[in-house]
Amino acid sequence: MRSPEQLVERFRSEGLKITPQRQLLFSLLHENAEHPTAEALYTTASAQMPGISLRTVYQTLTDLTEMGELSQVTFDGGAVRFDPNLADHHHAVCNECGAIADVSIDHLDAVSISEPNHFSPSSTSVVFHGTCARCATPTSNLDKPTNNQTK
Amino acid sequence: MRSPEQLVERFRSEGLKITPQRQLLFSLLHENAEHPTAEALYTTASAQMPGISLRTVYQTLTDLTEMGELSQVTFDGGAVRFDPNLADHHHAVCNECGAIADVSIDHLDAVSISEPNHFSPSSTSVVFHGTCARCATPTSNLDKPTNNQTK
DNA sequence: GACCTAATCTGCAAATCATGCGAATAAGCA
DNA sequence: TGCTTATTCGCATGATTTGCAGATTAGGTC
Repeated sequence: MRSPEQLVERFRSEGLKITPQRQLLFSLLHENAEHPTAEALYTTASAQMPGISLRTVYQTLTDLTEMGELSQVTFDGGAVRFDPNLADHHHAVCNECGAIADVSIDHLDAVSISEPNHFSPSSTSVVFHGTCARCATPTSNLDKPTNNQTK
Repeated sequence: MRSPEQLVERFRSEGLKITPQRQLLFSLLHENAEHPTAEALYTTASAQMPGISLRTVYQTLTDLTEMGELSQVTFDGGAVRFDPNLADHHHAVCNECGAIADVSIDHLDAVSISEPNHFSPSSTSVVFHGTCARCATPTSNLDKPTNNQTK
């Protein structure tokens, strides 16, 4: 998604108001690569702005999604996660710690549906499951993140 | 998953009981390519066995999943769907009617994560979004299935 | 700076999906 | 037939998300 400043511009130009709640969420989301859930953002936001409502977090996330500034992703049936990365990309989910990383893929255009089933794909999404660099390195177990996996 | 007969064998050999509820669900799931939700199976099962409990449907689906006879898939944050297809395959989701088709993929081994991020993938899943053959054919609109999309 | 109005925020109720638990029931065996 | 234990069932509960209505506030106007 765009920078907080640009989002302020966009909201203003669309007649939407700039509230402290929105500004906080803009900054929490900007360049956030953690794919947070609404709940997680609410927790972080509450630390900086006690009293902010979970409802407002959901509302703002929905608004940004409808504006195309965020995308929603879910893995394995857990809670919806929000992704401010608008570039064409895919995801790698660590089975150990649940971390989700954005990845770019080479040769995706090579894959094709093998059966003659006449399905016309407009988009393709790829999810890798495996072990992230951090969890694969025994020596760094000390500062390994806790398991954030949902379900 | 295996045939109902084979599942009966397996359950018996593991000391599990063969109940009418289980047998019904075995047959409803066998070679079922619709990726039904627990709710959908419950509706179908109820027609043939009034009084069956939704709880039992969930329980049996969970059991079969733990035995490796079913896999669970979710798309776009909807309810969990159950897939009796144990072969290596991927999915194509129709944006129009919500239908989910199993697809085989060629050249999947060609795709690779482009960044040097040291993620070690153990499995890769691909989901195509697009238009299914049925929805792409205007002449067959009359018998087009209704939109089953969850969310 | 005061005022106005619509947008926004908040808290709570409610919908959806899924699981835990205890009592009632029934499968499988002696 | 009777026993043992797995299973079923129904309800309560939990997790996530949305709807609603009243209170609040941003942002423009005078």
